[in-house]
Amino acid sequence: MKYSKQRELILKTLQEHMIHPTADYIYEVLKKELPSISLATVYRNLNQLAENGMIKKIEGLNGSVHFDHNLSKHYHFICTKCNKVYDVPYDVAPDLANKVLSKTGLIIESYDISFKGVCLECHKKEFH
Amino acid sequence: MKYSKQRELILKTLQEHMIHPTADYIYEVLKKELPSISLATVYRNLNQLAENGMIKKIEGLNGSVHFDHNLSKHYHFICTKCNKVYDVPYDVAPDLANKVLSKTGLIIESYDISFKGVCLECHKKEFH
DNA sequence: ATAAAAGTGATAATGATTATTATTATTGTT
DNA sequence: AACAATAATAATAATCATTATCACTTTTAT
Repeated sequence: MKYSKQRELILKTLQEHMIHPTADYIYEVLKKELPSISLATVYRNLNQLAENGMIKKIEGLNGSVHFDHNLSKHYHFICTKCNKVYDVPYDVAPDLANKVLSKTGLIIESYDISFKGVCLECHKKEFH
Repeated sequence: MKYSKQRELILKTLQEHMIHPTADYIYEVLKKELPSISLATVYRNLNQLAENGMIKKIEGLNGSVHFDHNLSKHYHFICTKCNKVYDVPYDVAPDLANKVLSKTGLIIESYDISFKGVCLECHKKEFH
């Protein structure tokens, strides 16, 4: 994988946004810093970074695809009002791969939990 | 919700296939029984049944959408070779909504766990 | 039997993602 | 520093699953 300024900026943008952005969101942010960047470049690099294990692809609402730069074990909370994705600590459900193995015999390669609800921010907004 | 033969057949087909089929899969199966059925009708009814809480929408690999007629609490295992979806019993991780509430304060409306790996059937095939 | 409401089939439209391609940037080697 | 080679880019066309549209049909209650 050869260096490129675009990829560096894409990764930096992903790291700076806590909400687990989509490709399009990153594109909209980066356009201000590098107006010549192409949406295809954002998609290409995010997929490449994910294939190389440097970031993770996560599923949002309605089949939307979000990205996560945090490689440590954790889960996700998706707000059904604003679609933002937040982290949920791993210890709410530790060691699930082994539990599934012992209960079903299935060998788990990976898994994710996506919790859904209304985030604190959106919850506040409901009362003005 | 008014009765329709199409909807009845769609639900029946979903119930008869353990693999948690996609809209397109159900369409391909039903075409044999009711050749005049339209793919749009399959999509329309599956979404409607899901909105009315009679079935559930679940996320497969690569953003594909599958459906589940089983409303009881359970999780899913998605085979990364054949894309079939299997059930995983609830007791591998019970009471997660409360655990998340007590650890984070977030109120969970729903959640799903999708485990990924190679299913037994595909695992066997690897050795002919 | 009838009229309102909901459903259907066919197909066009949508929208997110991917493929294509001519051009440009990076890298290791002389 | 100049040189291939190789990978990456920008722009845009293509793809594909899903949804919207609409003229027509079926269901349902009266």
